[in-house]
Amino acid sequence: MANPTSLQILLETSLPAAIQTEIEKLILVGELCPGQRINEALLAERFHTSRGPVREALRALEECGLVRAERNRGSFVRSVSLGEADEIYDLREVLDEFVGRKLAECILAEQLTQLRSFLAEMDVAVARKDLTGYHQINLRFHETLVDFVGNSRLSATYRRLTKELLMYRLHGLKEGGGFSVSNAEHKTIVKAIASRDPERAGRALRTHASDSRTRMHRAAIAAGSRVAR
Amino acid sequence: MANPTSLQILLETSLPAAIQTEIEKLILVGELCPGQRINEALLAERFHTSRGPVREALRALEECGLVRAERNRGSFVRSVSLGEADEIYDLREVLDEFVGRKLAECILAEQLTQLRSFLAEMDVAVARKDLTGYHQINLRFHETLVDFVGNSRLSATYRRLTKELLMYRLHGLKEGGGFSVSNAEHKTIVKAIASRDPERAGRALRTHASDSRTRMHRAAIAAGSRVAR
DNA sequence: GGTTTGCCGATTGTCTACAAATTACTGATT
DNA sequence: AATCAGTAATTTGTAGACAATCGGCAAACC
Repeated sequence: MANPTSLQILLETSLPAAIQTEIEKLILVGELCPGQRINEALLAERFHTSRGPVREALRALEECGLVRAERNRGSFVRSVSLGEADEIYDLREVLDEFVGRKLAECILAEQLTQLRSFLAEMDVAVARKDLTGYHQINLRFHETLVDFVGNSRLSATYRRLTKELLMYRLHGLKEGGGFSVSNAEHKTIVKAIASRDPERAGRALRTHASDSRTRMHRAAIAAGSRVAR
Repeated sequence: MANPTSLQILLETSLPAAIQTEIEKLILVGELCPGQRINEALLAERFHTSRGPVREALRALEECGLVRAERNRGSFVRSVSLGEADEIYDLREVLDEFVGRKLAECILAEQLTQLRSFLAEMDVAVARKDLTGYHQINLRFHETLVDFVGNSRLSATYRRLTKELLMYRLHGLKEGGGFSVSNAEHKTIVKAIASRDPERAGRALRTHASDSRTRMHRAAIAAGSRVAR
């Protein structure tokens, strides 16, 4: 707890909301590990606040699935198993196909150029072998795709699932390689959308999700042979 | 605020969670109307507790979309517009098709008999012209279908969307008739699943969702011609 | 007359305090 | 040495109190 942690958002939104996103960061960045117990007082101290707002943030995080609460025992960082990750991928395949179909029908020219700029950025990241940078853009790319559909519930659902999937990754694998492959798929996706063929675009996105799941499985197997559990 | 409201769940789960479901009921039953401001102190008094747990419950409800919060102004019951309901139906069509495909592959004999008992119950409700009873069973029927897939995230997502859809109904329409039609569709769905044909089952469920949306639209138009907005 | 300014009540947001429960620890006992 | 009971120390859950903010109303001003 060297630095008191940013929390600059404060003015924009409410304090509990700011704490919520901050705790979320701590989880997704791995400072709070899956299964670990969350100490309210410590977090309150860290954010220079009292336990009230922290508790509110934890309730919100519980509702969105990042945290699990046990009565009189406190909150724990949810640990997402491979099986659960698989469940999430089942959903993502379905949603992604829907995204592809919709986008083929309704995407605008300027949106396509924006997608292409993401592709270029990812190419750069690949060339530099900048894995973390690549993943950042990759996330933004997919979220942008979903947002372009213009369905707020879809976006919300997608983001929720994505976060849980990120949590699984934390469980103990370092991301099995082959991210240049992933970028080739991204280009296929954009081309398919640009072709305005719903069938093709839907298939492209679904395939990408499916391949992504396969990569996860490979990484899981690799990690499984390295570490005990 | 005649009766102090049940809240018996208390022992099973945490107090904030109990309050959350209780407020949820108040919303879905229409005692708290869409757009209405939620007074924390009043709710706390009603549940014989302090504002802390109530605030935690409201945070959770905000995260799951039933409530909207404005800084320094409090929480309001979310009002779901027709446009948003449409968004939700877009998603439900996709998810329901997925449910159909999956169930055609994996459903068990005993699960089928359970579904058929729902059909019978609904027939009874139709015969009695018991609208509210029918809707209760209808909800349970669809939730059961989704649960049979065995994907917890799917179930959670589906329930979330269903709740929001229920909120739209509250906005001012009394459910345009034709619920015997809906029940005929339910039978088609069960038959399609029992046939073990994923394509057919998927189509049946998707069609049902689509028709359900159409019914909503008709009801909305009817309500629109009755009331100002 | 219409707009602005300043107060007042009501409500939210946060903090501190305390009770209840759980966990960790100590020491005796088998 | 291991186990179990009993006690101390954390930690959670809730209550109550106080400051900050918002909305409305009336008086003052242009």
